[in-house]
Amino acid sequence: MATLRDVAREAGVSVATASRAINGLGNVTAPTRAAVMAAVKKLNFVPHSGARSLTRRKTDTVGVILPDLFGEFFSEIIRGIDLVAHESGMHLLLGNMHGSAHETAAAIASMRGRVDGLLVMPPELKPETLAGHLDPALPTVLLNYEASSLDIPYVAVDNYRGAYAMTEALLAQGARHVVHIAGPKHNRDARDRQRGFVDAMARIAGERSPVILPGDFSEEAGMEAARLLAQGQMPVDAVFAANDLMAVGCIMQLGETGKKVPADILVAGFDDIPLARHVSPTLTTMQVHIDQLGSTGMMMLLRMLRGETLGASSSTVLTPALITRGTTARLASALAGSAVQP
Amino acid sequence: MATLRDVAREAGVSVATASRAINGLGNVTAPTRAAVMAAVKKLNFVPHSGARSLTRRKTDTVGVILPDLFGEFFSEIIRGIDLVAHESGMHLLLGNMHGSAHETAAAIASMRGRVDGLLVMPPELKPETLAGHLDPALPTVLLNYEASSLDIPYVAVDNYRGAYAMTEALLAQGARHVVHIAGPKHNRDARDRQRGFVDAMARIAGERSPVILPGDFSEEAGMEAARLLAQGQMPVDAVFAANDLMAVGCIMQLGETGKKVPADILVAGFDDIPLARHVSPTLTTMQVHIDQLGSTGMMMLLRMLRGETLGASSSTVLTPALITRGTTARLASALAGSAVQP
DNA sequence: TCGCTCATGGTAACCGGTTACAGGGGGGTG
DNA sequence: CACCCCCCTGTAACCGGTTACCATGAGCGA
Repeated sequence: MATLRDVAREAGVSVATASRAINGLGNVTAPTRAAVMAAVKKLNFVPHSGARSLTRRKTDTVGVILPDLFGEFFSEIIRGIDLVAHESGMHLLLGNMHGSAHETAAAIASMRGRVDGLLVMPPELKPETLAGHLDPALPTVLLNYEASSLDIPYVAVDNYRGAYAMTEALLAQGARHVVHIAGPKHNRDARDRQRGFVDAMARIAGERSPVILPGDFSEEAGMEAARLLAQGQMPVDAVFAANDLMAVGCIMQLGETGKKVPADILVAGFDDIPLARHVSPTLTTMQVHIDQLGSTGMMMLLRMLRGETLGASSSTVLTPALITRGTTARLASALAGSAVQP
Repeated sequence: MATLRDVAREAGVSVATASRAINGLGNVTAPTRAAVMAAVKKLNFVPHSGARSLTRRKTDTVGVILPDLFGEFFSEIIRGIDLVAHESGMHLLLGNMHGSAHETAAAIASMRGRVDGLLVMPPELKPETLAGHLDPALPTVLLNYEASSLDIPYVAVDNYRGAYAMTEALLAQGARHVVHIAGPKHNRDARDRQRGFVDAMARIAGERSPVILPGDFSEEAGMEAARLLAQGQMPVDAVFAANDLMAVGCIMQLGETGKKVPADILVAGFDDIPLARHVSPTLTTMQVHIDQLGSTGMMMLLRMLRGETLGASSSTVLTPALITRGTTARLASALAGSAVQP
């Protein structure tokens, strides 16, 4: 592998000149630059970025630490991040905490010297724990995690209001007994969504202790919830799942047990993953624009890398929008009966 | 940010001793080691990986270069790669060629010095072009790209046989006029699938010039194809799309125009993306185990990093399996008529 | 008690670029 | 014609960690 020294020798100049020519620093004459460039071509030279990052103190890379790499939610986030990163010539280093808090620390630590900044999505971590692991000197933006107490900028989704709005919409459709399928116990998104649901039920329907089934954001959890409902022990005419994947699982399992969506029971999700438009009936959900979560976060990080100091006050909160589709389309289903139901 | 010298000073030893203690090289007494470790803790020292990779000549990172980051196909690949990489403590550096050959070169070049090896998926590139951009000294595994001529190991899917088998299955279901929706013109997967289709049609149905509609692997392309079919100019009783996304688009659009799947027309895809089980009717497809594509490739790359020399002869070819689901379930649809159709 | 061996720790060079500073040559001007 | 200045180029130190090689001292046998 050719080094800068090799190029310099080949071009008959010093390493300093070669470096300057390659980086276009101006104080190099045209013929000299041409000679260097010719040598670069000939030797197929590519600067060693490890060495470069040592002196420049930047790596042109940002670390992305996600709780998992499963499903469309994360692939959409990464796509959003990549879109912005690519425009600025930044690379993406993927870190995966595989759900454990211990791994999170390791993932963050292992990024030192590799990245200029960090995008972290730590849904299961307590702010104090997180603060202990983050390096204050490393520009960081949190995804989907409101952390005003830490004074770290974040991009969050207003889960509470989204869940409140969705519950309100279900009740407006005439539902009386709305059941919530919750997300993981320690997941902050899940908890905010649950709070929104509980508050809406209390304030609008006067229901002080609505039914909440356990879940973990997986499709299987949605199916499990549907099985519980099928036993018919509790009155229910609408299901609000804390995310789309569980809603999808629930719909499929309800179909197995003969309950018709939306004729017998309404179903709604949260996130608007691409899949939501493809299930049958199509899924009513809160649209989050997941890719925007990533792209917005990346843009904020870029600003920090350019020298701006951003604190928690610079954070962005995305408000999800209600998308009404087939699973809550009472009217349409009444007309169509049990016949064709796209 | 603390450096090794700081740690050494704090612990009252030399940098060499500090380094040895941290890396557990043995020739350090227990008390010395303890002192160093205490200093590490106190100063919150984390080795600078850029500097480390300079001398060690390894980065513990592998580069992953994909044509795009869109859709479940790629998220599944990344998941498969991450699974294996994580076990070996490897990091993933994402590169995106955004479809263009020029970007591909840039992506590969920019990885130098950043990674120990490369996983590349270049569906649109000619072998010669690819060879010109790859560094022979950098261990590389190709994904979904058979390149025996370059003597680079690859993990590929037997697209030809898969397409042949699918066409055969459609014909066995009684279809006479099978139409193929092709993938991008220069995409090798797409071309192999098309060849498999054409050969099967010729050999089994004696059809020498089957209808082939243009496509580009996008959902929209599938819808467009369905619109063409709806005009009714050509006889058609089955559609074989070159990938699942187009098949899904086709099904949705066929629904709009009143054609019933599978009663009026059979539909099949290729890839078995997660979505395939969720559309209605569920999609018949060739199962590729996309994640295995990634994990197998990563395992091969790890072997190369451990010093083994792998050539094209060490490649793996995954044979896709036929998964029969709702979109080709003639019998079931005949029984159920236009009623409930899960 | 002396000399030898061996374990342990220190010094300094090196990985491959970047860049502060010094030096040298050419052109313009008094 | 001499001097100055500016611009280009070169030398060398440095980024932070690793490691070859050397020095030192302890431990052991004779």
